[in-house]
Amino acid sequence: MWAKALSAKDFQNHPPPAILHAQNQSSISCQPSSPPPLVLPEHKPQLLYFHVDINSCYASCERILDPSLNGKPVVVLSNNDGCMVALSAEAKAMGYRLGEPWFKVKEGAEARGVIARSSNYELYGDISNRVMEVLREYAQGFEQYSIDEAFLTVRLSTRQAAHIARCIKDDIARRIGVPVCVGVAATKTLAKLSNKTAKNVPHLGGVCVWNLLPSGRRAHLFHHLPVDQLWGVASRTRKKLASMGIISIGDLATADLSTIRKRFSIVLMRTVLELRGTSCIPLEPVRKFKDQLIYSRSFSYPITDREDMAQVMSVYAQRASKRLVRDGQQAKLLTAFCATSFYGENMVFPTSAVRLQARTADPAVLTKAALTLLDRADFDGPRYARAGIMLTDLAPGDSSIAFEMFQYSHERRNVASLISQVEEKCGEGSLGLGRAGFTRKPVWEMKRELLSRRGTTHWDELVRASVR
DNA sequence: AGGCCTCAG
DNA sequence: AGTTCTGAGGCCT
Repeated sequence: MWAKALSAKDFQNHPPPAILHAQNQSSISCQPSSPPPLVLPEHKPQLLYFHVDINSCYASCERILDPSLNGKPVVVLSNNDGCMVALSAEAKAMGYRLGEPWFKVKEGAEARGVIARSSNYELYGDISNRVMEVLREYAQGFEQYSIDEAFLTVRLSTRQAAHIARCIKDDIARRIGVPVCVGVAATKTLAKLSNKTAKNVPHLGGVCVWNLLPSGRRAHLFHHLPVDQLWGVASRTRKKLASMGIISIGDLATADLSTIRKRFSIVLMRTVLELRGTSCIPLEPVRKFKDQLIYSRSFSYPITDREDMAQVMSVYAQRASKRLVRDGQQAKLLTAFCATSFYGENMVFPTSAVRLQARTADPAVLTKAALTLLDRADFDGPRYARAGIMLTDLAPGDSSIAFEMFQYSHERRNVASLISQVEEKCGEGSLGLGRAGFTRKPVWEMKRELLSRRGTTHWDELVRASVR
């Protein structure tokens, strides 16, 4: 679709004269026409959004530790080695798709030289943190949007912005070792679109400043790209829009605002405004506390046995507890659930919600609550494929505070922190309460057969390099 | 307020 | 036979 939307020659022309540039800008943004500026528009400082994202993030991280993967098709698998969640450019070029189940393509892919890795979130998280640290150096406003994406705001002319964007890209490559693309525009939506353009048009060298694209190219993109290429527009909205004759991004940009508001939502209306150059999706402030916490996993083998499920619940509850403690939060409501395969005939999905006596992060209390699922689930027939624990009604809380009105006795004795101290000395999972205190890895634990090492965060998993 | 839908990465 | 996980936000009731 990008190939269709743009050919390389579209970008080989010189930018049009400034006056044409300015005219086109106003036709896109639908702003009232203002008197001609004294400076060329591209030299005038304005608030600009930068969108930076790591190219094929997980695959690029794997390459840091194992440079022999450079130039080869690399795919990274989801938890349980289920789907492909990241593909290197080479793997994409071979026609593999994000989200495809690995078992379907495994055989053929391996025969064609594709290299697969289980997802190593500890590695990706660490690399991500390092990248974000560098990005902050360049930003006035900053928002980490996901593990591999960030928005920056800077007050610059577009000419200066183009220079800074290149510096960012080079700096990240030099200091961290992963490739990034940068999109720059007056709104987040357009910055994201610019980033995508930077990724899909090699000629741009990984950097795209929306307002420095030749105006004809912008119009060309708007006209040829379908709406679901936009941030915030997916298949449902695409279909509904199509029924109204709105197919391309350009169609949406010129659609009637009040109709969009009425038939869709305020969200899509914002998208339309942002396409016209009016920024209305601000940088999100850093969210200190989450509203809910879910710990959910698929099993490597289906569970049919009550005692096995009891073990799963114990382990999951204690992992969820650990996250709560880490985030300095406590929960009031725990919902435990399990489910048979989503793809089977008659899916069953038993749940059990427990309102706790008081907010807590205590592993013993949460484990006991999670085990109530056993009374709700049928263990005569169903083959459970996954289970999880949802903690809601969260609030900040410190389990070491001693003068709460109500406290569980474990909390006074600080079981959670004791466990984490032991684990720090003896390793993750070395100590668990009740059924979570197994000595051998349980058989249902998710599959991660192709895991790389945690080479940047664990001393005993460091990578060796020989320098000649 | 809580369930459902949509979306994102 | 086997197909991710987590979180947010709007809309509706």
